Amino acid sequence: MAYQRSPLMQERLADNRQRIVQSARGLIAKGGFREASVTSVAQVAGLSTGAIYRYFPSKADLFVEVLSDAVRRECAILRDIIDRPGSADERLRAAVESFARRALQGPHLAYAFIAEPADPEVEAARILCRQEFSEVFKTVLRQGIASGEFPQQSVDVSGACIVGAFTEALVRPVAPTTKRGADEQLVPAIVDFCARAVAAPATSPGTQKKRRK
Amino acid sequence: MAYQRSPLMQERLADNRQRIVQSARGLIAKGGFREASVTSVAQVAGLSTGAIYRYFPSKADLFVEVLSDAVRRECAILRDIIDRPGSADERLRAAVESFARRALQGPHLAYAFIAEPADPEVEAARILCRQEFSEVFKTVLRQGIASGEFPQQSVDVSGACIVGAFTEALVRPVAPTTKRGADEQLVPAIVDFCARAVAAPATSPGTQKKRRK
DNA sequence: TGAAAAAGTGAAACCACTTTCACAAATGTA
DNA sequence: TACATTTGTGAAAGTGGTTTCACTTTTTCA
Repeated sequence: MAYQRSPLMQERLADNRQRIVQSARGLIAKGGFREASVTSVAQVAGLSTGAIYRYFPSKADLFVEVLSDAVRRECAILRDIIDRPGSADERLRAAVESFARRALQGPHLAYAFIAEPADPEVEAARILCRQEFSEVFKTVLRQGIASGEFPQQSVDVSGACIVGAFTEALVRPVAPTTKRGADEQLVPAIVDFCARAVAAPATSPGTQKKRRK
Repeated sequence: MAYQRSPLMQERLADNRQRIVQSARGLIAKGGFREASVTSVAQVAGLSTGAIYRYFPSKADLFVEVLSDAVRRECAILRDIIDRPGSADERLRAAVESFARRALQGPHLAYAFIAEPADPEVEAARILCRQEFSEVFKTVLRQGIASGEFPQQSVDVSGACIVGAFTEALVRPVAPTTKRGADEQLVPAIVDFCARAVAAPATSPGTQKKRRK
């Protein structure tokens, strides 16, 4: 009697599941978690509300999957950039730029994934994602510091600051009318900011007391 | 017949209003907007739920007031620091440090005010607050650039990045167990990061192509 | 003091959503 | 085809909050 799903059926189910995740991601990208009600997700995915609960035990679980799915992909891209040859500075710049450019295409999405608060359950997942995420940046930082290219600094803080810096710089323009042209200078400006922040030889030139390590 | 409120009554009403705002702020500080339901606010303020609606037409309006109230105060402090004599670097550092220290005492509050999304109405108010806010940082940046102390850069982007950088660096430790000791190094590390980011003489020393303005 | 107005109350209406469930449709086995 | 089992449906129940409102209490003013 053992019930056996035909390969076709299996595929269709997997397809539905994926379409649900995609729909959720799309809606989040459009208007944050607020926009992504279960009903809307179902509608976009072409299923009934109830069907969602055959694939995910709860809305939170769905969101967690959407989140970790996106982060996994993003991390892979970044890790790839980081692992290429070149100076730490170059690689950091490339990573920041790549991240920023993609975030700029879906600022709501980036915001939701990085900053927008949600159920404790989702929040917990995000903490893990962030760690995984900032770890990538910390890797270059460590390498740069080890090679003497970057000055001594807290990689934890710098990693967080980098993420924060471009999140803020990218996400804020969402609210007012995002001017097309502005983007052109925006990304390089952010990249420069981050590069200076981690790579500057010491603190300020003039009045500041010198730091030593 | 014109009804006239006695001074005593007037004072009591003003007092209630203020207590409502305070209660809301306190609850937000404790657990973000999530925690600050109208019922809770009323309870903490020692009033009935309905009474709140005599002082504020809606929850959103209350939040807007809480927000702008806090930002006004914070901006005043920062503007004060910025206006003191000294190098741009020194003043920027002082401002960032001051902000960071206060934010660290109520990270949830800082987070809610800077990042946590809310009703469109509140969100709109936040945009105004942010502008007012980043304006302060931009002032020092402009001064520093004018005097040649800082390199040429987009003050808009740098301003946003500074706010973002320390928001992220400060807010993230909220979720995991915030270690007491960590704070000691945290603030200087953030200050250094920001100072390097805006004050570094140019981009990186080695491999990077030179920028010209 | 008494009448009119305002302030305060809290239970209930309301709202926007998530989640469930009795049922219908489709799929697999014989 | 008949029957078990799984998948899909959407109306309805449940949830957690905001907002309203008939009412009580307090304040103002004659």
